[in-house]
Amino acid sequence: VARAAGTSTAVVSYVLNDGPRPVSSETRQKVLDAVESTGYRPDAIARALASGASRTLGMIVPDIANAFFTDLTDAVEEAASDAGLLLLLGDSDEDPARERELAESFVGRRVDGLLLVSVRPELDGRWVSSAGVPVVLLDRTIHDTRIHAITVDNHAGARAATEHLVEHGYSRIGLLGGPVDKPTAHARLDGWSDALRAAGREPDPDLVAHVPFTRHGGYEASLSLLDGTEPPDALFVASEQQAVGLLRATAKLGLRVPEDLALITFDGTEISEYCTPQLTTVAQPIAAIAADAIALITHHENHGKQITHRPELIIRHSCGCTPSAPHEKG
Amino acid sequence: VARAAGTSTAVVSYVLNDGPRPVSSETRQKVLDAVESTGYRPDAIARALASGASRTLGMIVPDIANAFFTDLTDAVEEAASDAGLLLLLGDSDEDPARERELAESFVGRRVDGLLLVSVRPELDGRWVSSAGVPVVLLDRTIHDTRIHAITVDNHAGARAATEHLVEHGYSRIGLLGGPVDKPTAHARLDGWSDALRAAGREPDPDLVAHVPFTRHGGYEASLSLLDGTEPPDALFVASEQQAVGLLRATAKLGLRVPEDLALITFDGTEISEYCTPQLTTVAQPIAAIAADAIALITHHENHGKQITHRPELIIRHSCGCTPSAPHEKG
DNA sequence: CTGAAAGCGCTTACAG
DNA sequence: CTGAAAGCGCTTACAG
Repeated sequence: VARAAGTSTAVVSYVLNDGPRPVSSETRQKVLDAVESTGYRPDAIARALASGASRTLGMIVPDIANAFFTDLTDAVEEAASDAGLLLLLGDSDEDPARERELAESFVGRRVDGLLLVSVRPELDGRWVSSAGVPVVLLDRTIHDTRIHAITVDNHAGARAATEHLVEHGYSRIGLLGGPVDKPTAHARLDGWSDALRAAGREPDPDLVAHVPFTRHGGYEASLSLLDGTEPPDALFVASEQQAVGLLRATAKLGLRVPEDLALITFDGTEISEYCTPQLTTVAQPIAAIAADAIALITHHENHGKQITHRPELIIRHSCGCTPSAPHEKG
Repeated sequence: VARAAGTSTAVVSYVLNDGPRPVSSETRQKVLDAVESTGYRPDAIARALASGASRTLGMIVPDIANAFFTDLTDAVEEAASDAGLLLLLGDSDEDPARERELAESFVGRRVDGLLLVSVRPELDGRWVSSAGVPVVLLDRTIHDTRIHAITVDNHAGARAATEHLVEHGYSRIGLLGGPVDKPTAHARLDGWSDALRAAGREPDPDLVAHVPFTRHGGYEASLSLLDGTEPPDALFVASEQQAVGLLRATAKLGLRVPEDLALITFDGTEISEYCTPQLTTVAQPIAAIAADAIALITHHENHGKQITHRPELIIRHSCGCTPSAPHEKG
């Protein structure tokens, strides 16, 4: 390659990488010129094989079409790119077997790190350690000292949302929740019920539904939740995907939000700002999560770190607040 | 590695790849057992270096947060995965320089193909041919026999949408368009104006806006479009991102859709079904586009192929149709 | 049908 | 500061 243009291959490597050894500025210039004139493009594959680092990360999400994961992927891609890393993306489609398959492929491709929004109830620790790459769990926690985990305090977020609904004075505050086997869904359920109990009320099982984190899930759940004789007058909705489905259902049923049904949702993606009414939501600090993930991998800490971010309640109108008179019902 | 467990490295390679040479079933079994017991994981990097094929594709989109590109990425990832290929994802963020940078990185990583939703006005043919990988342009056309291009007939789609609005009897049919320097935006603009002219009307420049394909863009454009003394009574909206922004604007202005303002949009992503009212839209055949892209790459045609898909007008309510009485205004 | 060996294009100790 | 050489873990002609 560019070797024909001056010196040894080692020197070329040194200047291209600001290598482990110094190079005289004269030789360096000769090499640079040669690189320029030959149109040399380093082969990242060969470099990865020789150096052991592929400068590539693998990320696996359960559903890239879910706006929260889209935004998270976007943020991770950007943070990775700032660190000079490329992103291999996989969608497990909520399937643990597919997730494992993707993870194996990524490890086989010698990724420098694995970012996992896992759909497994628990990760196989043996697998992880044998993988030999740093893995950071996103949106999940884990009890394993070799694995990093970054989460948001789902319980606190759900609780804050529900408390806000309580302050508004709604009497029948329901939950449109996610699949209970998902840790995030479970924590949000607990946050909802704890807020209710703290207010001296007993959570009403007739007012809760557990459905997938999809628009369709939210739509179906809303139809059944709102069809009863004693429907909720407020709902904590565990994700924005579901909230969009809920809005479709209320429109179909001719219910007004927030007058007939108030709601607060979770995630803080852009759609919450564009819905009508604009959604009060518990926003996740997506950029911070992505930045932490990349930092954990590039600084390769030995011990698994647990990072928990605090979500932020963003007040808009779906809860019953108005711009002029926050906290007033209707 | 697994070589310590029986025979030569060549044979191992042959059985793992159903290699170029046959292996006796006895030896094959021995190898398989050894692989099993040693927990051997093939190194895809070394394989890529030796074989010249990385089994990886690179995809670059201008904005992964745009639902159309999210869905396209999702579909491509799935099709790639079915073909045993992994996907490297990059977001150019509408920046040509960034796009080039990503493309260089991907080529350096020896991808087996490059899927490009390019933001460059025209691709540098010299670069493409020197890249030495098949590239398929998505959502763009090009006059270059070495490059594949898959598009949708944007002109026909826009025209069909506008004609439908004409049939409804709207008198002031405007356009909420995309950036005119984008080929897709331009074709949709032409489709809109051609439909109008075919109906014997002159497109009214006061009724058109050109803004980015974002929710915010749609929102801002709507505010100015609808604020005049003679606002449009119908709008062809060039993307669903913009349509979502428009809906926010009409809600803010107290306008009813479709009674005060009818609309038809473009893309056919899920959100169009969940908006209120449900959006009549020109749907792009995303799965077919993705399948074609992967097929073009895996079958490595020598000559650049141009594939144009026909979009489909999906009638819902935002145009003024009702389930019971299609084509009736209001 | 199988083994021994060269080679993919880099990086990195090892000598000088 | 620089060169010659080994090695990363595979695949693939080349002999047998």
